[in-house]
Amino acid sequence: MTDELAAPTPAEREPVEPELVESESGRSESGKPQSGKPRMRADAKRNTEQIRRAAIDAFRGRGLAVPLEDVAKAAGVSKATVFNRFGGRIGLIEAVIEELVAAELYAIVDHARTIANAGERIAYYLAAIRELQYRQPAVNDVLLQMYPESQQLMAICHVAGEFNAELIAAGHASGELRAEFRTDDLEALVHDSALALKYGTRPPVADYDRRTTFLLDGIRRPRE
Amino acid sequence: MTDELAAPTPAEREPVEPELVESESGRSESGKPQSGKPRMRADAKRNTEQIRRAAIDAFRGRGLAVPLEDVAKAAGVSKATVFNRFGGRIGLIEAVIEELVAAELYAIVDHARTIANAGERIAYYLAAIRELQYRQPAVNDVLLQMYPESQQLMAICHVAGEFNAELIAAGHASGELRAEFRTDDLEALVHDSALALKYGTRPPVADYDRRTTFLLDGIRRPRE
DNA sequence: CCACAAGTTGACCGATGGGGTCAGTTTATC
DNA sequence: GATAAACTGACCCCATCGGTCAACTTGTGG
Repeated sequence: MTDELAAPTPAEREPVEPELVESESGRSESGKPQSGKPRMRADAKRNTEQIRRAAIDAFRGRGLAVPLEDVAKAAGVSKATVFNRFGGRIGLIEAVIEELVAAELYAIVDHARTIANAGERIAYYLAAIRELQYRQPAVNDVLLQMYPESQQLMAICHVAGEFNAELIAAGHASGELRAEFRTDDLEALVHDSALALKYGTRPPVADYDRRTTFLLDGIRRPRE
Repeated sequence: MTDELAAPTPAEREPVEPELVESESGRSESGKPQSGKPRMRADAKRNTEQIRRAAIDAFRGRGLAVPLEDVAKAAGVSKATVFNRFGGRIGLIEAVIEELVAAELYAIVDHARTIANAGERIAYYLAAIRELQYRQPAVNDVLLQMYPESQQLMAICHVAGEFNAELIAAGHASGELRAEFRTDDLEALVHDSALALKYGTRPPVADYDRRTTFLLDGIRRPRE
């Protein structure tokens, strides 16, 4: 599977999308023999994985806009090799975004869905998503759709967006969420956090968490 | 007075600060004759005012980062003339920031101070400052201290910062503000708004105002 | 071991957006 | 009319980073 997910070789670079689609189809169809000879040299395979790991580390600490030169250096290869193996930044993002962002984000969504009480579900989700945003700059790049050419990035946003709507509906149905607080308000709230973290100074964690509390209290339905 | 506040002429450009200081001192000391011959040609004087007005318009719609080329074009002069008359962006900001930002911001502060009830004062101030931020991109550049070399800009921030502390103290003394909400929380709140407006998409005004309400409700002391 | 294609790379190019400069020209003033 | 103030079109520079390519290196199969 790693072979198919690796960036196309230089010869295949132009039809990047068709190649990936083709690989996906091939993987989806059972019965395809995996015993064929490897399509990538050992050094290329090794480099690809090193670049992938270096990208995950770099993106994790500094977000998706890290200079590719830095990723290459951390992987011990030249920048041109990053282009050769992954086609560029988008290809690199596509290769790591599942492990880097989607896994954790979807885990939060999945866990939230197990919480029966709507008010608690919203409180859990908002706190968890904000904590993830605080800790993971790449998450903010995703939520802000900084690289819309990345299909996987956009798919993650789509999932998060749908869950926002789900949360709001449940909160209103249960009466625990103030009536005027809408899906786009929740989206703006998360989006503004992303912008503040991306372009501002990250505050001490205690301050940040305290402010999550204020936000939550501002969207609860007042008790009569 | 406009003459003294105009940018130095090319010959005086290097000692920009001393010249301004000197002009300030001269103005402060009474008795200096104002009947002397003008120190600027009529065209220079006219251009300086045109640039000033063009800058106010441009900064008002798009913030302090507007390309100087755009300001020059709107003023009907060359970019070099902007440099000649104002020394550059900082000089231009210094020439307009009082009228552009300080006047309105200080009016909000002054009016807030007339409100006796602390809770209402905070509500008024937060709504008014957020409304100003929404309407005036330049205000966000000021609050974000985008140009720290501008003394007047930094002075405005200082005033706003002191008023934040005043507000918080009054809110706590009256018991209408939740105890954990601190000065730096208020500053972060305003700051985050500035970042969201500067780097994000400006939402419809109704949505924005609604969100001001949520913020306010999140910082009020809960009623027992 | 050799041939050869895959794979890598150091050096370089180009884009971007706008700040800033200057020699030549124009204009206001005395 | 002389002259200094003022203006300007053309150009330079910057800093960063995405992207390319001819030359070189390396892995693989026969």
